[in-house]
Amino acid sequence: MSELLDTKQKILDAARVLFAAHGFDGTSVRDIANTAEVNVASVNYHFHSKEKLFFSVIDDCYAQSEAEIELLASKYVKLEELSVAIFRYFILNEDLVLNHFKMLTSTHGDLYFSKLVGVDKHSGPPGHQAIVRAIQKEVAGNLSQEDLHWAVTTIYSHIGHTSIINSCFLKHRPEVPFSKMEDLEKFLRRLVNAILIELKSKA
Amino acid sequence: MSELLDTKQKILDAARVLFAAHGFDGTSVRDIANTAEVNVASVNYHFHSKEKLFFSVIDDCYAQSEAEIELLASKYVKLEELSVAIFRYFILNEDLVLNHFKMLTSTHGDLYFSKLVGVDKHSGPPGHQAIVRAIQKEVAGNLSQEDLHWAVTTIYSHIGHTSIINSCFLKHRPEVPFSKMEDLEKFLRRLVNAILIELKSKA
DNA sequence: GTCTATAAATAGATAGAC
DNA sequence: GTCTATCTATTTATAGAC
Repeated sequence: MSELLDTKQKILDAARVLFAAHGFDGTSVRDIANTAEVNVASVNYHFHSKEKLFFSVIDDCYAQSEAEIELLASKYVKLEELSVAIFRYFILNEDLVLNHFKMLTSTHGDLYFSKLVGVDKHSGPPGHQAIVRAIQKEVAGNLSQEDLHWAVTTIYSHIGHTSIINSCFLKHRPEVPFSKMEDLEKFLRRLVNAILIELKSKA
Repeated sequence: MSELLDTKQKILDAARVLFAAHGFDGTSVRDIANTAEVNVASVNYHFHSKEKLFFSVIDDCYAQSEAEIELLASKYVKLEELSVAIFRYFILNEDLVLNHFKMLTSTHGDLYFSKLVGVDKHSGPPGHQAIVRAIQKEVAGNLSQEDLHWAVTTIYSHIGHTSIINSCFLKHRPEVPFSKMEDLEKFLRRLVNAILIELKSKA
């Protein structure tokens, strides 16, 4: 690997961690360069500006997670197991979720987020489509667009929200009741099954 | 009202909006002073530091929302209606939710968040206890601590997450399917009922 | 309590040597 | 492509007059 790619990747790796931990405005280019053990000037040389580096980080996270979650999806047929697998993936790759979420909640983040989630294609964030397919496979009867949308956004919201709460809070507070990973997973499974029962009762 | 309280409150009001929109690091004391139409130096005079102002904003939001949600809770007995009422409150007071959430996802935010949600007292964030009471009232049979915790965290997570997504994204993207408030409320009602059915089936 | 002025530190970005 | 040095702007915080 050339030195060019090496430096670029070191910057991307350091930036992903620091942006996730301290946000865009809370992270300086100097922090990133120091963590990446590269020269300060190389950041702007390779990424032109701090903002473009941030977007590169998001793109990097998105491309990586989309590929990895599609791989996950191919291994699970049951919605319950797929949901837990995606949840575990989010927990193990918390930088990814936190960066996406902090970008969304930052100024004008919704503009960039629109591009990411592919509103026009209705493809949604990473893992979204895999959950859609699993629901359609599991519930034999006719599902309206509304049924499907309700189920997938409810499950996906729960996975995303719980990942964030765990990464930022629960994992530092083991004394909170039902905050262990096994409890969080059990609760997710319970929600998935409650939703499946509701869908099947209508079909 | 004295000039002192007037200035303090003007600063708190401006800071709440700006911190929610741009985050702690993305907001300067000068921005706040300009928006509040007060002198720059008065911010540190009244709040000692930017960080202490931030915590004051959070305390302010918390105290206000806790009182107002308790008032809401006294007006609704049905869990479904209470949940929708809390959701609407969060939508109408988005600064509050966004500030709490950004604080949580900021560096060391979990320390302060612990204080807010009252881990020791297990009281949870604003509206949490009201939902607990509504569930207990609605489901006649014996509910274990686990049943109750699952139901309340699932409902509350959904309300919180949907509020954030709506404030930051959906309300700017009306073309996204099922993103209108009436759809979001319908989906919330459907989740609440699915959870109640699950709880009653076990009781 | 409010103001101006300023201290002291840090930010993003770039010029120019190598 | 990498480095040092630096420019310009902005930040938080405070000192001191009123």
